[in-house]
Amino acid sequence: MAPPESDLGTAELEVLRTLWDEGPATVREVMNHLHQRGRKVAYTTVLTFLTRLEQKGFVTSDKSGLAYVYRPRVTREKVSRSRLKALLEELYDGAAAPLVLQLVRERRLSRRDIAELQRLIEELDVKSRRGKSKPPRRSGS
Amino acid sequence: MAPPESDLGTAELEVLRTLWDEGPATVREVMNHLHQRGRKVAYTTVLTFLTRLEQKGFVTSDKSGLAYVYRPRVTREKVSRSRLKALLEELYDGAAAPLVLQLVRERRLSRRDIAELQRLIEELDVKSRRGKSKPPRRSGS
DNA sequence: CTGGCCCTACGACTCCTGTAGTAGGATCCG
DNA sequence: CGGATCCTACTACAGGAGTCGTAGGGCCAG
Repeated sequence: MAPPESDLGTAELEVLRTLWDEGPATVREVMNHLHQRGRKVAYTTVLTFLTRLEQKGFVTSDKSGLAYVYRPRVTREKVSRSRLKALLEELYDGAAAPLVLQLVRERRLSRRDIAELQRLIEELDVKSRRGKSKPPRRSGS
Repeated sequence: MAPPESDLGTAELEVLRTLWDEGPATVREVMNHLHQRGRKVAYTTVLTFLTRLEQKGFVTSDKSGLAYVYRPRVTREKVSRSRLKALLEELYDGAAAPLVLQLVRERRLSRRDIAELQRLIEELDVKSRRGKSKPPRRSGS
């Protein structure tokens, strides 16, 4: 029920990522995935991370075969959201604009991404123009 | 010279922020600013943070009067950049698109921000269309 | 059966971060 | 001058994160 709380360390996050990227897996499998990604880490370390992740509510485990199989309980987007929010809060009191501009300016986006972004903005623009009932908060100035 | 390395804790960052927001200050002044922002923290704690920040290269101090005056050695944008980059790396292997879209979708931007963004995109679009020599990297798929 | 190999439970250790107390020098007020 | 203040340097300590090692219980191949 109560999804996770607490925080994720970066190493823990790496582990969680292999579950997102590769699907449910056992400790050993996760370890192998990590090794393939160049991340050298001992079996028991992975076990520790998965255990902690479970305590924190980020993954569940179920023992179908010999070993426990772990799977994520949160989506990447969810984690992304909260990290992003924290970052915004930390640096700009929650204002999104500076980050967006920085991202768009400095990280090259593909043509496709730009197009997508344009569509999205178009949409927002229309909404903002229309629904005067709920003016956007947190402007960048 | 060698700008900072290591990392900033969130509490350290809060301290750094007061320097960005309020300008150079002494330990006591920083503490007062923090108190005003609702952040209760002891004088010596602030001192510790500033000392550590200096060791890590994020601020400099100079003793003009009675007390040392601390000032930032890095800009907010710089820190923002590296944090953002870390976040991107952690979650999406460096692809910016997912975050941008998420931000634009979920954090309401002001009309002004949207306009700004549009201008920026327009520009990028032109560049990308023109300079075929260096195609954008890291597309969102 | 029995030696290996895999699995989980615990415990342990180090480093970093957040938080603060204390000691001792420098200053200022009366 | 002498006490109240303020400042910096040290030291300290708890909790979290990152990393493992070891112990002890199954299970499968000889």
